Amino acid sequence: MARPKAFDTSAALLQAMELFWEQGYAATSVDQLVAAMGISRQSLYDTYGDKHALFLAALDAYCAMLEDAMLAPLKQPGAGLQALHDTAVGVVDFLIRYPKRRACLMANTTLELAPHDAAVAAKVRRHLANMEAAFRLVLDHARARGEIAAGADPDALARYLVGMIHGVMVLAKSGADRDTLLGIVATAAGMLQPAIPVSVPAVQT
Amino acid sequence: MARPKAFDTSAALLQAMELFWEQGYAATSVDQLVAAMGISRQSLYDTYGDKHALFLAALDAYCAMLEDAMLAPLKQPGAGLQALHDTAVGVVDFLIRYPKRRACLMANTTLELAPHDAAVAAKVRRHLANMEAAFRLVLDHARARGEIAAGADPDALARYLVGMIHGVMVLAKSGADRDTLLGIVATAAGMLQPAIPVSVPAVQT
DNA sequence: CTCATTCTTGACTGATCGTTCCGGAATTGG
DNA sequence: CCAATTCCGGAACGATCAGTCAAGAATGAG
Repeated sequence: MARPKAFDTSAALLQAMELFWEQGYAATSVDQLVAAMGISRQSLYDTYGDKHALFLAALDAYCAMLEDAMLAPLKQPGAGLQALHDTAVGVVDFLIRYPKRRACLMANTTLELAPHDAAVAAKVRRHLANMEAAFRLVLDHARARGEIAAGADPDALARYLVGMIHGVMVLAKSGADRDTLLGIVATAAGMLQPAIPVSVPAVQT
Repeated sequence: MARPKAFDTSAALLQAMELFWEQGYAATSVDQLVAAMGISRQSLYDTYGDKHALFLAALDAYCAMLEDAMLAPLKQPGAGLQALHDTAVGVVDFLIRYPKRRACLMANTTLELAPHDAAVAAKVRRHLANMEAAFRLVLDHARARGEIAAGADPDALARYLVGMIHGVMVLAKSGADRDTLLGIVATAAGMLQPAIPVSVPAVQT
């Protein structure tokens, strides 16, 4: 054998992910990536291929992160409407964490590259299907438990929630504040509980 | 005086708008713009300034187009829930018209440039406020007419609809089909009429 | 006609882009 | 030690970018 890699390839990939997340694909140069990842230009090409392959790897890393932080709690057997609500509030807080709004790498990528890049589009569709499945699962639990109407359609509601969350992301990137985003989430959540007119937990000033 | 401009500056601007719409700002080169607008390189710089100024003008042209085609019907005195529904269906059909999904120029711009470009961000915010105001107006009418609950909050519902429509745009760009988008719209519309469980007009196959 | 203005074509600048190649230092297993 | 492999800095590639400049043809007002 010979000299092993001296840097953490997955840690460097996370740095690349952050940069793509903040700036987008086209606006991020290899020079910036090299600086942010803390490796040499040569190592980048040796390890990840080229810029496009690195971006695809960064997308995978991002999806894995979302899977653990956002979707996994929804897939637990005990998850119900409360877990869904916690996730929504968590997403809002996640979106407004940085003053320079980054929204979601997958959503950004959808608008920037999906129509022109088949490999990216495939990853985007897989991610959306995964998110929709997680929502459907928790909605099934909620319905079995009587938290939502027995006549509700988990398939339609899951797709509706996927749409809703992406709308919130766009508005977050436009600069909307936490109360505005939480208000939208609360209004959307009213869809799931037709009995209660509009449950607004944290919007009043 | 002397020789007047030989091309229609607003028609050429629309061609630039189409190109920015389809490709985004960074991915569109001045060479492509010159070819699509049918004018010379020199005329472009003489007439519009530079690429960034041309883009801002294209954004204005797009907002004006949306104002006429989408928001104006909502602002008419007779507009109510039916007008809102027609607008939503019109937006969906608008989004899926081209196989290469272009979504909405303002939404695309929000994700690509808003956090890094103050002039663009200002236009985006003004556009969002305008859209929200149009929704609020029609919701006021609908409430006065008894089409939605008297206890409903038009402010919150208007913001909710703005979020919803942007979510639909993102999903449209990811490749979602017409039935999926109409299903989301129908589910979201159910929020406005709590009496009717879920009104699905055109989703059945 | 005269002159000011706009038109088109084409070449050019300086910068940046992604990518490749080189040379030498460092670090591992055999 | 030796051979293999990875590291780094830096130079260089061809391509593309936004923007500028120059020169000649066209057009319209006075």
